[in-house]
Amino acid sequence: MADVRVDAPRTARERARAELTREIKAEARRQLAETGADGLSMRAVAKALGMVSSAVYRYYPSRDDLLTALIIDAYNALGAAAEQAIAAPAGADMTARARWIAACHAIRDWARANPHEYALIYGSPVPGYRAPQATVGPASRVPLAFVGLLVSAVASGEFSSRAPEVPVEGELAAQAASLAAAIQTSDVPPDALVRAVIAWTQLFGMISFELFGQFVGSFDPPDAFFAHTVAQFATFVGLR
Amino acid sequence: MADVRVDAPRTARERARAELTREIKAEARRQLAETGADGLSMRAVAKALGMVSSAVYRYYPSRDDLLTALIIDAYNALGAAAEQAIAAPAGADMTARARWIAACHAIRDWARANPHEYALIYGSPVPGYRAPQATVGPASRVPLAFVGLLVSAVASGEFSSRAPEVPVEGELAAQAASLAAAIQTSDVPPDALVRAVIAWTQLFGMISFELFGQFVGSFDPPDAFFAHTVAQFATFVGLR
DNA sequence: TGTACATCAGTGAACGCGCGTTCACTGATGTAC
DNA sequence: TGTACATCAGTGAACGCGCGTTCACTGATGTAC
Repeated sequence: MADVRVDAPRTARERARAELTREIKAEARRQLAETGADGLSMRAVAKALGMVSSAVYRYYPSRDDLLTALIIDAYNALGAAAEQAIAAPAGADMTARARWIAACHAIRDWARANPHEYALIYGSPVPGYRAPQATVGPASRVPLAFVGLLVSAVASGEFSSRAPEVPVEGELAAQAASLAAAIQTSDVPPDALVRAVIAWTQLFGMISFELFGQFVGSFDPPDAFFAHTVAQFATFVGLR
Repeated sequence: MADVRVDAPRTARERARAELTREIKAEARRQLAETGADGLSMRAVAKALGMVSSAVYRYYPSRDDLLTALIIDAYNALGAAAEQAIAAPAGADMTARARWIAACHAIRDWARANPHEYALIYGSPVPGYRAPQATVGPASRVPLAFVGLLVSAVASGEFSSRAPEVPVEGELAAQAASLAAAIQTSDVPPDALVRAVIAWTQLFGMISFELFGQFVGSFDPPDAFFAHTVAQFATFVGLR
């Protein structure tokens, strides 16, 4: 107890525990991908891993805990995809606008590749499940990545203020100001922040419509529509 | 068989059947509202109505049929809410812009009042359920109501074309043209149709974010944000 | 290095639950003559 | 109007399933002396 605890496991037992914890989660993710959140069961996960069902409870004390782990992973995977697109490959001299657009495509691509994980975090809430605080951080990676991009665009002169077509005032202006304060982005004008949130809701609305089948009969497949819209919103938020 | 069949039930048996069919659906809707789509079970519905569980099968041959009926009702209820807002009360001399905005608010209000029904139609698809053709018509009432409003705005001179910030061309232009043909709206320019679809996806994205809890920490409550955004998009689609 | 005790992973059985759906049946309602 | 037969609503029992979670247990791994 006098020692400083290291993250890396040392004893065989600790190693085995870490490994099985990972394997259980991986198997759960596999089942989630196949059958969706309702198809995920502790018993099925145990069976697939050749364990007896009660053994899983040594690793995840309840189904909700396992679900929480999957939700956090999904938010992190999506957040990482967005961040990576925004960071851009080293040496690639991309404009802020191009990186915004790339991030939107990266998010869509991830969602299409992992539809059940996407549904888990952006679809209807799992009945009876209450998201714990631990999901809040990972959930905000995507919006924060976009905000970070805006901040850097302001710094590099790639951002231009737009005359608001509908003024941001009253309660909304107050919320925008306090949001700006909360995420410490005094450089980005409040009404650009509002525009960014609009773009954010549009992006996920569009992706959900695609994945959940609402485009049938209109822009289907929505590739061209998606590309167009994402470019349109890059302009809308103020990226030339 | 020589008679023309009337819709109204005549014999006592037919009357009773129609009534019970309604009651089963109503009870199912009640359970849906309380516990969501997964909480809905044939046995529970039967129990609540004082019947034995197998009796329900005389009215809905499977759980999926019952779900389908609820989905169709939900689309119709939402569609009716939108249409009513767009029609505007008789004598109220509302502009097309005002009616667009009113429809958006009506849709949001319905969604907030019926969150589980909203989730049923706009949330993640129910696992294992495949929506039959019969849902397509009701599902298109909302988008068609918006299109109808645009058509009438063009006719009354309340619509103004906007210079496209990002040009609509190639595959997207082709899809827009064939969509315009399919819904017979040659008066509305294709790129306005694209804008309308953008507004449509944004609207539902925003509502889903509100209901599914994604606004926590930003614009929460999102009333001011919603009102602002809806006005912004009325302008965006070309309604002065 | 060797022994005694404590920790913990995995077992197997069980509890108690609810579900969708089928089926042979009874009794009431409707129809044809 | 009255009788004979056909239709159909509702019953009750059953099939077969999977689920989350608990618990007393065994045997292996780790730790302190």
